[in-house]
Amino acid sequence: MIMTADDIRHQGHDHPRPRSAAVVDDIVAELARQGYRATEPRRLVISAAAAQGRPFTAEEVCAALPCVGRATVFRVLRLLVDTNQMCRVLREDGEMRYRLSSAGHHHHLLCIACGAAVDLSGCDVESRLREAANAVGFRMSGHWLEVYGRCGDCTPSPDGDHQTGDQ
Amino acid sequence: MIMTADDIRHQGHDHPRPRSAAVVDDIVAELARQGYRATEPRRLVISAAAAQGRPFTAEEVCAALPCVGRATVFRVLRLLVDTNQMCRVLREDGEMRYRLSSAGHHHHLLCIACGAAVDLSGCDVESRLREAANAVGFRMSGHWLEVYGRCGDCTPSPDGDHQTGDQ
DNA sequence: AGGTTGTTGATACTCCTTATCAGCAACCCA
DNA sequence: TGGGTTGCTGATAAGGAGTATCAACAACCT
Repeated sequence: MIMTADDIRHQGHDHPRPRSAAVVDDIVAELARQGYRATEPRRLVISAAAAQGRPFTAEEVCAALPCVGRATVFRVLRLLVDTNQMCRVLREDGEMRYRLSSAGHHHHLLCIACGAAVDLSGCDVESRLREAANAVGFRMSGHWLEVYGRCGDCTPSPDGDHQTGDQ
Repeated sequence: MIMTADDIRHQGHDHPRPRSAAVVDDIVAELARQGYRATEPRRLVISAAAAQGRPFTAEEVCAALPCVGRATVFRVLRLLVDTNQMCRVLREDGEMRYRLSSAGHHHHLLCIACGAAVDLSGCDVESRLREAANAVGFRMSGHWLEVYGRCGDCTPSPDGDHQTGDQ
């Protein structure tokens, strides 16, 4: 599922620079701006992440990049999370995955069938939560939200009735 | 923080049955109704959980109940989660904790200072999330939400201004 | 080009949770 | 109320995920 570094490099045959290369460069540039060196292992991990269409585990990156040390994979992933260029995604079964996304505050819609993810940013649950928190004497400072469901491709029938709200 | 089994037993001096005993019995009865035996280790773990005012870790239960095997503590906690008599709580730092609560669907308000938790059930973010999901072709089936903040006791000044949104 | 120093990789390690399995005890039934 | 069946327990080992260590390396500045 995850492409190897070579796959990623070679997929740019017809274009001088594959789409993901620009993403990788942007992220590397941002890291450089923050004082972090642009090393090959970092490029590789970021490339692997950018090639992913859905949230992935550190283990998958390790498997896809045998040339990169295990510890380094974890280090790079954490670095990206810490610099707000990647976010962690909690699957319904409790497994933690990663996803590249430099956008500001947002949430994720996760397909429980195929694992696809979609960013959900135009959702103002925040103010509502803040009110509810105030009502019980809390001063809200943050929240964690994941939404689970089935994406269009994984919904049995477009307008049938046997896929209505299970759970 | 967690009381030992003996503490729990002895706190009922003035009352024939301490408050938590009823809770324990209710849970044990529900387990029995579902075909699970009412064993002593289970009672002990449930008692320890009921004595907790805030979400706790499996480790804390293990420490409080040295007479109960480690594996059994995890087994009972998982059993209670599976039978919907306890829920898992995700702290902001990623640590997973447990909390007794047989209520239906609800969320948690967690104090980032003292760790206290409050159930948040009168909050209709659900319909809003469902709409947002539909907008991108998703059919929502569930969600995970934790709200973080400071409880009344941990808010520096009631209406001052140096406790505003840190984070 | 060359030195400084942030990074890497292999390994061992920690932490949390689960699998194993013989022995025990809760429950059912007579 | 005793006795058998079988679910449950506890000690231990094993598993998976992530981190600490540290010598060698290489990215960057000058």
